[in-house]
Amino acid sequence: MKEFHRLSARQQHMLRFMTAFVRENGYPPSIREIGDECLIGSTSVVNYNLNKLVEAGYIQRSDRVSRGLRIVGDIPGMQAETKPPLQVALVGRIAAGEPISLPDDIAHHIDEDDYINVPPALLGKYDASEVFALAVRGDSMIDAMIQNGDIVILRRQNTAENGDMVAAWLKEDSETTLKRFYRRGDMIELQPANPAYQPLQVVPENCEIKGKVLSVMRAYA
Amino acid sequence: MKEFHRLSARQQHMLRFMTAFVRENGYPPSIREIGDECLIGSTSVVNYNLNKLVEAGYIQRSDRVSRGLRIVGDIPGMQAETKPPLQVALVGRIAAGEPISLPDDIAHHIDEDDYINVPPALLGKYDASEVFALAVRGDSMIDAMIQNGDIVILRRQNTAENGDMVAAWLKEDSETTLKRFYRRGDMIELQPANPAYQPLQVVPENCEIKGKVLSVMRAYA
DNA sequence: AGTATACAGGAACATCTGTTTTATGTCAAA
DNA sequence: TTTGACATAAAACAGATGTTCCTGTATACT
Repeated sequence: MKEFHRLSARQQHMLRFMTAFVRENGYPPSIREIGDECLIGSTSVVNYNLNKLVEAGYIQRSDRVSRGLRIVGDIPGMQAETKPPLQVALVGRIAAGEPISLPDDIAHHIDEDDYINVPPALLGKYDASEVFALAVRGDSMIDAMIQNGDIVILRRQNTAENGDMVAAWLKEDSETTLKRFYRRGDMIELQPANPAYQPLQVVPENCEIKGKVLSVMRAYA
Repeated sequence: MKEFHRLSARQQHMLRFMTAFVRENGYPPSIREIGDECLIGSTSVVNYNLNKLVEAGYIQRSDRVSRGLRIVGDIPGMQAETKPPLQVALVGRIAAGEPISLPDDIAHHIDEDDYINVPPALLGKYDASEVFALAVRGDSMIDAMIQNGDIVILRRQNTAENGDMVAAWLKEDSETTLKRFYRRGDMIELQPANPAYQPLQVVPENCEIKGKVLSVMRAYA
C-alpha cells in the first residue's frame, strides 16, 4: 500500500528551492543545480525525487527538456504561484446494486452537474479533466473501507494494472465493487482493502473495469 | 526605453511568444524553439535579437544557461492573481499505541512541518488556522473505517457534543481511538463507524478528548 | 567608390542537461 | 533469515542548447 503523498525532508527542500529559484531567476533550476543546493551528489537521485514530486502532484515535468519543470502546487512558506483551482466533476452516485453510469462524454454533462474542489495530491499524476467523482450511497462497500457519504475520486479507464484500486462491475452479481486488481493467470483476483474480508476470484468476462480509484474524501458532520 | 514600437516586428513576435510560452509551460523557451515559432532558421539570429531585447530592457539573460531568460517587463497579456489556498499543518502521525502529540502552539512548529491542501468542504465551519492534520500509521483504526496512510483532519478541542466524531485518548488502554461521542448519563459511549464493531462504554476520567475529527482523505497509488 | 553599421543565415563547437544503467544500503514484511 | 520495495549513488550516455565564427545583404554616410 502506498502511503499518502507525504514528502520527505529532502523533497520538501527541493520544492522550496525550486520555488525560490523560479521566483528569483524566472526559469527553473537544472537537475544539477537542485543537487548542489540540496547536497545531493547524484543527478539520478534528484531525478528520482523529482518524479516522486510529479506523482504527488506538486510539479509537472517535460521529458527531455532542459529545466523543463513547473511548480503547480503551493509550498509552505512560499507565496503562491499561479494556481488554478482544481475542480472535479461530481457526476453521480455509486451504490452496490447499480452499475456506475458514466456519460460517454463527461464534458457534455458539465453544466448540469456539481463540481468539487480536490487537492492536487489526491489526483496523483492525472489531470483534473480526465477525473471524476462519485458520491457513495449506502454501506455496501465497507469491505473497501468506504462508507455512506464518502466521495470517491476516479479516473475513467477500462483496463487496470496489478495493484490498482479499481471500480469494477460484476455482471453476474449485478454489483459494483471497489477492490484491488490482480491478474492471476486466466482469472482476476479482487482484494478488499479490509483484510477481514476475503479476496474474490472472477473470470474476466464477469468483471468490467469502470475506472481506477485515485482517492477518497470523507467529511463528518 | 520600454517602447514596444521601437522593436522590430520580429522582436515583438519573439516577445509575445516567449511570454505566452512561459505562461503555458512554466519555463522559458529555448533559442531553437523561439526560432521555430518565429520562422527564424538560424540560432544566431535569435540570439542576436534576444540580446537586442536585453538592451531594450524587456528581458534578462543568464549566460550559458539553457532557457536562461526571464521576461522582466509587463507585456500586454499578463496577469497576477494571488488567491491564498487553504492549507493545513500536517503536524505528525497518529497510531493506536501512542497518544496524539500536539504541540501547544501549532504555529510554532510551522517551519519544520508539512502542509497539505484541503478543500473548504472538508473543514466545515472551522478556520484553517485552528485545524490540523495527522497521518495515520498502521491499521489499528479499521473499526473507524480508517486505514494506514489516511490523513485525518482534526480541530483541536477538549470537549465534544453528542454525535461528534472525536479523537480520544483512552488512558487505561494507552490507546488513541477515533469514534463517535455520546454522553450516556455518567458514562461516555464511543461508537465505531463500522457497525460490525461494538460500542465502548468508558468513564469520563478514562477518556480524554483530543480533538474533533472533521474529515478524512485517502490517496491510493 | 569605400566604409561602417544593422540585420540575417549557416555550421561547427563546447557544454549544459536529462536519461539510463548498475550497484549499494536501509527497512519492514514474510 | 530472506525477500522486495524504496531510497541513494556514481558513472556513462545521448540529446538539447547556447556560443562563436564566418559569410552575405541592405542602407546610410563620407
